[in-house]
Amino acid sequence: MAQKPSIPKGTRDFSPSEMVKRNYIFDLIKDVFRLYGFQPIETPAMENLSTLMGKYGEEGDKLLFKILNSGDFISKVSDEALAEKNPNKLTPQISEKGLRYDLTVPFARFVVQYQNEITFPFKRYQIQPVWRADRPQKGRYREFYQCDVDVIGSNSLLNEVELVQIIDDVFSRLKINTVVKINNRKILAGIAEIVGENERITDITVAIDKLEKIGLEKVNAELAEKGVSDLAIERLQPILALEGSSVEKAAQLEKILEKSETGLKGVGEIEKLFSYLGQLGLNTDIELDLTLARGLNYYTGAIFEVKAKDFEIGSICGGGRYDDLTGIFGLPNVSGVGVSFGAERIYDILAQLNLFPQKTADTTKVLFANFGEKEEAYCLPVLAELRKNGINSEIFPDKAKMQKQMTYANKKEIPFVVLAGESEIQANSFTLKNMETGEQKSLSAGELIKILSF
RNA sequence: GUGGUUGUAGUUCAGUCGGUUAGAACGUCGGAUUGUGGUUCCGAAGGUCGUGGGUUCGAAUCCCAUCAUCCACCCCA
Repeated sequence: MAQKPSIPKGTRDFSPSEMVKRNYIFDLIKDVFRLYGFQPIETPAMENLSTLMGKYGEEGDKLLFKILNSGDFISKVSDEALAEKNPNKLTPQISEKGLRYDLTVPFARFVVQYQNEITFPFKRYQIQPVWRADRPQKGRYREFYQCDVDVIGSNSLLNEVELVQIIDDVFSRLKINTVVKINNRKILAGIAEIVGENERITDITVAIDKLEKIGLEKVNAELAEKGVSDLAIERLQPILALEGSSVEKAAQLEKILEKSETGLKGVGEIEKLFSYLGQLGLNTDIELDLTLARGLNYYTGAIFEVKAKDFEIGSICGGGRYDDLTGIFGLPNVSGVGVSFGAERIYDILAQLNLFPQKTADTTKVLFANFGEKEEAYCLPVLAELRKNGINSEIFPDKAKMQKQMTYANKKEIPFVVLAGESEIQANSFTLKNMETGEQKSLSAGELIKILSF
């Protein structure tokens, strides 16, 4: 036998039955996005490396898939660069394109590029695959889809409110119990300021992000290891120990952060957001979580993360406000906010919890059995008529044994089979068989179409 | 990038102490049944035991390397 074919690490094929389920998720999410006035865009799978590099931190740059230049790319490389074997120097000479790492940065590029054609605020959604050269593991792939919604060109907190409503709407429809965790980068910045470690905001947030997972002691150890002073760690303790409802936490923070202008601004934003959301009667729980940091370093305001309550899989949706993402591309002072739904993890949850709907409109409703040439000709006009009426139908393409044709219908879960052979042609009729009950009826072409239209 | 796990038929897995011709179930195909399926019965096809090297009279089995895989960490959806 020839060598067994395979696909690259961390990628997957999707079978017809998987696609039906995936489309259920995508369609549902799109429906909600449109409901709030968002419009679709698409961008290319590959971007110029200059667009991508440096936007996701050092770690992110390493995880970018880079595309080799075409043609005789190696002869153009200088001998020193080759001899040095330094990837940072060599890579720019042999690769100038990369696969997109997320949808937000390409979106920022899009906005800057078409700024004169776009009407702001610009509300767009985008559902496309992204690629990361990460080691795959559970719930983690090298190619996966993101479903992004962003609104750019508006500072209003109303956008944050709407995004939480969208999250609530999507997961209510999917029947997944979730909790939306909300924090604000300005609060985190304020904390770093109060504690006296302004410079170390990233180290501090990354460390406290792990609080729930590794515990207070290890977080403190990691902070010390990163070079945060003992005094700062000590000052941090009361903040990490904050308890109570989201509103109560915010009130306490107001006091703690009273000397930090940024921090107070963040608290103010949080209070307003929670007050609006409180009036909306959401199905989803929302809570202020000070340990929520989120890795991507372009966030500047609110940050969101959604976790499933009944399933351990990490976050299934996340996002936040970024005040200056387009600045790097030459369009400063444009604020945006958005969230991204992780379709693959949502799929895993729905599959495990058996929450996919049983019936879908995607599959074939009726199969015409094939008895031979004369019978084919007899069936074709009716088949065409059924399709005109929007009924998914097909005819078995070969004159095969009944058993094979029936098995085909079973495997594809086709609920009806039409039998039309010699005797039906004589009687100018069709036999409709219900594959679930086994019941058979003799019908005229008109009756057949009428019955199947339901 | 770091640590570990597992690689045997299309799939899930057996395979004893290293022993001669590597098994099962499911799936596939054919037949019982030339116009009636899901159940049943019979039969068949399907293998470089991940790959390369080593030890041995003899390796799916032991050793080394390599590739792949899954899991955890870093990070993240």
